[in-house]
Amino acid sequence: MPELPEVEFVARELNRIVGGQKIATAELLRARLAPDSQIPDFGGLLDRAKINFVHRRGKNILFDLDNRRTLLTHLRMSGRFMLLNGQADDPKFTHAVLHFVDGSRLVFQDQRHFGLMKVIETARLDLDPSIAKLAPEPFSEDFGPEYLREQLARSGRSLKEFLLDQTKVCGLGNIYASEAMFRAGISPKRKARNVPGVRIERLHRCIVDVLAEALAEVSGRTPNPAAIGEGVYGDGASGDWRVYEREGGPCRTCSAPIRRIKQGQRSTYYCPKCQR
DNA sequence: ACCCTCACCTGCACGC
DNA sequence: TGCGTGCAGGTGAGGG
Repeated sequence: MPELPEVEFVARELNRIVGGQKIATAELLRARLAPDSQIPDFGGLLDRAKINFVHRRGKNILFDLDNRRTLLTHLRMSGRFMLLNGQADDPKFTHAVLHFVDGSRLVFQDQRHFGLMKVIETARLDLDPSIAKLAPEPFSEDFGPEYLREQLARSGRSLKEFLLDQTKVCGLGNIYASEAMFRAGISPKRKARNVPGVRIERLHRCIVDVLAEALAEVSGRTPNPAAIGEGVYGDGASGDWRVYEREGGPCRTCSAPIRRIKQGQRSTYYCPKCQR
């Protein structure tokens, strides 16, 4: 489910809550969660390791371990972590569990089975395909207007599909892509390479601002250690979007009805008057 | 190098 | 009530 702001928040929460914890044993309950790993391997790669810290790259959550390995996880659409104590049962759709030496455990739960886990040699982390192909971090110097200009020029796809491509711009998902295009006043149907040069700086700023504001908003919510990420995407109603999921509603700028269209099999929301 | 389609799952809201 | 349809905050494989 989550996009970069939510993933960043979850990674911070995990770092706060399980950073420094030592794994006693790791259980893989659904083999396809970690397709590169045999089930017995999974425990072997993680058992007795201490979690140094938790961070993220793109939408990947990375558990840096003291055995020279990193546990990479991707929540995809419905993955979530929960920290449980001894007595509670594992929830439905639990696919992996890290049992800590203090008796608590971190559960990975995923209703739609899209999530992924992978154990990687930390020294080779940046070479892993899921990391290596990612665009620069949107809050970094490397993601500047000039970078965006070069990438836009090379793409004949619609701007919306371009923004969802994590190898071009990383961190946006279906919500914040629509929100960023609305703020920038650019039609989602416009071809990426046809975004006028004079509007690229604004588009760049809108992407960064949308993500930064969402991160600030998400970070202000009360953390729930029993369901890390709960409240982040548990109560979607808290999202105060300008266009996302507002089909037919009045544009907050010009009152024209917000439209929904399909692009690349996914919904895009936009204002046909404000976005050209 | 790029772009398109399909695939992976479950559950929920909706209309008949 | 039940059944069909479409929808959901993501990506990767495999083809052109």
